[in-house]
Amino acid sequence: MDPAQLAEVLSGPVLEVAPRLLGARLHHAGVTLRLTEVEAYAGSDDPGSHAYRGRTPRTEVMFGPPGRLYCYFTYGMHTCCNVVTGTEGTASAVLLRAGEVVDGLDLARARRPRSSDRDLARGPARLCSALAITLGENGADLATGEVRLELGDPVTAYETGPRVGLRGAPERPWRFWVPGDPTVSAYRPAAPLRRAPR
DNA sequence: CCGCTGATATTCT
DNA sequence: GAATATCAGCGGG
Repeated sequence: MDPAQLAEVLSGPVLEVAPRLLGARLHHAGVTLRLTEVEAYAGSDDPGSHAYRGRTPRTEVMFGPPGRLYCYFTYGMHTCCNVVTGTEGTASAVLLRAGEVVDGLDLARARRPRSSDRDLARGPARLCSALAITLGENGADLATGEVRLELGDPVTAYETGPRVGLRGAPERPWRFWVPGDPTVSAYRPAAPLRRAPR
């Protein structure tokens, strides 16, 4: 995808960019993913964001220009990754929570030998594991670097619900996913399920 | 399918 | 020192 066009889309408001990433292709180290679930983080206005308390060595990349990868290490053993969005200085980003492996299936299976195909990239840390994304990829340029992002046509429909695993701001429905897709992570229920009307 | 629990080290207070 | 944008393995239904 044209680097200028990618930067143009990613520089928009994070709540518009996040659903735009659904259906996009993420490519690294021989595996390609179709993204099915993401979460928006809005920087300094957002208690749930790593950048809420300002600039630190870890969050430096979030404050930089859009179109780069923000990777972080958590729970003592897992790496997760985000797409940095918005204008430089805003520290907004979109966490990549899940996807479907559409190419490089054998490689992804080798990296996650105990997972079913459905679970290969179902969850933010699993996603990085399947794609072999580590802290070494922090700051990578998604238009021209080894980790590449290619936007597709916007999905025709998506659903939203509360973000997963947060203490600070669980009330914001900033998680976006492709309705009915089996690769969407189900660690915590999405929106409270409404009983079908009788 | 569901819920519970231990593992583990970086990050910031 | 405490908390953590998680996951795999286990046991029960």
